[in-house]
Amino acid sequence: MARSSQTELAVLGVLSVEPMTGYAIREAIRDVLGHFWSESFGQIYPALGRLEASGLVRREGSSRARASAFALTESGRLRLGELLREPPQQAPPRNGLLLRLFFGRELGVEACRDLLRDARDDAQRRLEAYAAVRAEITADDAHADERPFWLLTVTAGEHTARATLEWAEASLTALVDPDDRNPG
Amino acid sequence: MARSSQTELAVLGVLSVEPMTGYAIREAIRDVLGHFWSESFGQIYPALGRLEASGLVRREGSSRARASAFALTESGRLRLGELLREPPQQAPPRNGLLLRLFFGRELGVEACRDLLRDARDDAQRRLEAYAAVRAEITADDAHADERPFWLLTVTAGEHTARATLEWAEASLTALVDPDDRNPG
DNA sequence: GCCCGCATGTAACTGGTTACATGATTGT
DNA sequence: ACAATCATGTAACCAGTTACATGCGGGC
Repeated sequence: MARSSQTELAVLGVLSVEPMTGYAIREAIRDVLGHFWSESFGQIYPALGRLEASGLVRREGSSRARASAFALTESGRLRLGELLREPPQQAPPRNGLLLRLFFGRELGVEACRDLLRDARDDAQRRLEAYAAVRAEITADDAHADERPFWLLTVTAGEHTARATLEWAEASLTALVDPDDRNPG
Repeated sequence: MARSSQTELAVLGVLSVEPMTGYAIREAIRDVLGHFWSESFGQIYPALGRLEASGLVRREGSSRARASAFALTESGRLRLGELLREPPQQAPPRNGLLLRLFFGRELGVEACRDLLRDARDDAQRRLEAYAAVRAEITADDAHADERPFWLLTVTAGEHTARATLEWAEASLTALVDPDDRNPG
């Protein structure tokens, strides 16, 4: 019972919104939680199997739909509460961009500026994506009571994207190559 | 030759600053790159073995020192340049905090506010840590030519920490519980 | 009749952490 | 002498991705 899996938390979580198939779970995670979470099929199906075996979810043989959706049981909802209350464990940081910039002397100033430009454009694109997601959530009346929480995560993304954008722009201004005598 | 390992990039990188033992490499990664990178012994030593076998680093039997330091060879420096030029692959996002907040309806408003307070305090502490690192780098005259790149990574950390801080504070103001009738 | 998208699953592999085992050096 | 720290490594395990295998249902 004690084995706390992040994947099971995510799966139980999306099923708490509404019952769906494993395939739909993966789509929901990709499209809705995609800014801060990811799961692959190879994780989801075994997780669903374990959850069903321990009675936390059950199959609903829906009559008209092609396949059977999974639904949260009562004990599943309790278990979800338990998992949500566990302190969020953050993965050890691994930022490939900063790693490369840190060794910028070896990489050369121009290549660093390329990396910064990519990061800037990426942050810009992310900001636009967040605006779209925000509009979608605001328009979705079916989940009005979940809206403030969903928007919380979008706002978080916007803040960090904007921070990255500003950092990249400031760094592009600061990091000028006086005279390219670096290797490469 | 093609197997591109992030660990080998990190190891070659720190050895490009100065030769050191495997133990010191781990300390350098923890203390200096800690804000954006991490490696464990279980990765570092095998990586050093592979790097030595392929002639990218060599042992320097230093006379007075207790143990032999590893130093970058010429081909090692070339390989480092190659790896640095590979596009930084970012790991799929997995933010346990946002995952929990997203399911905030199940978790309850008060628990969400606790999470936000923790995030705020954490960001605050990180900002203070960055200030210390910044001072240390600025004072370190031995690596003056690497300073602008190292500061770049510190500035990145400061920007995101400040963004998180502001997001958490704004969210604490926005997310008020009108009347706690949520489960838990 | 055929292809595409839905749907479920498994097997192999990779990258990484943790814990353990061991010993040398140094300071007290 | 003894403890703490430096130093090197290995074995077991875990989480997660990728690629593969399979089949059903609907639209063209």
